[in-house]
Amino acid sequence: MTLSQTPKPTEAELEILQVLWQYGPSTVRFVHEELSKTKDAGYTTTLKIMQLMTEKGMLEADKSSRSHIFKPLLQEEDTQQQLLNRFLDTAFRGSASKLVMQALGNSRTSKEELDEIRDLLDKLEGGAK
Amino acid sequence: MTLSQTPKPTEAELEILQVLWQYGPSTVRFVHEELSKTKDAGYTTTLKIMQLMTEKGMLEADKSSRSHIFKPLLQEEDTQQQLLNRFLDTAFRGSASKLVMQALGNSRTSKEELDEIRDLLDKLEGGAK
DNA sequence: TTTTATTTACGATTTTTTTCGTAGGTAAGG
DNA sequence: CCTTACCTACGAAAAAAATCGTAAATAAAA
Repeated sequence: MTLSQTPKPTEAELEILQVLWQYGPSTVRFVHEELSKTKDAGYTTTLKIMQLMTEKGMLEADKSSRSHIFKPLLQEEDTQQQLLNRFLDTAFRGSASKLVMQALGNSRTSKEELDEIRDLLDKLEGGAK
Repeated sequence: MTLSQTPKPTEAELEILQVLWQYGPSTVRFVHEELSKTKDAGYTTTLKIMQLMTEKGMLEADKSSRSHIFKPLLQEEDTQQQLLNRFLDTAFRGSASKLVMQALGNSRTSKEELDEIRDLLDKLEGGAK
């Protein structure tokens, strides 16, 4: 079986992916503890979703030890790109600059990060000119 | 009844809001025609969702003429900001710069827009320095 | 070894979102 | 007037997502 062309993780699935991307392959227990910090749902709920994700090919389960260890099969950046594209369309009617302006205007972004973005702008304008 | 503190339009609702934001108060018919360009669902489906949105306080219906005219009660930019914040957290773990980089890197953004962003950067760095 | 704790398996339910069919009313065209 | 077209109301159902309870297996603790 191959990967679906546009995997569309749900919100709950995405939360789980975030934990796995951040900490690497983990047990249900660990993921659940992490999630518990910000939301409250039962252990079996987390388990269930992770099992479904495994069926869908989003995760892979190493079952060699009793507590299975799940690792994400989706690349963080690919997935983010997918989500971003969709989000851009549905929320900003495709206007990347509008999104960027709001993202920057709102959040506290460090000088380093801003510089990084400026570099990117230079590259983009250089190439597109 | 007051507005929910964080209105969370669903995907279908957002599509409708986009049309209303873009064209102003409209009939179901018009909205539905617009949506039909990119997706296919029945007329009554659109109607139903717009009615639900009205109940939820997202839209207001002018029923004086036979074809009701719906206008959005949510501000486009406020809503976008809300959505963006949520999206930033769930998809980019809160890193605005990462999001911005991916948004710009990927999409074709015009020179004018890039300049606009650069101006914003100047303002931000100027103030934060 | 017995008890307790932890884990997965499984099934079912609940909740949310989306979709549609049908009925009843109103206008418009002939 | 009669027929056709279009509109909303309403209820229901289908689809998608999230939640949970319980049982069975396994490990750990006592």
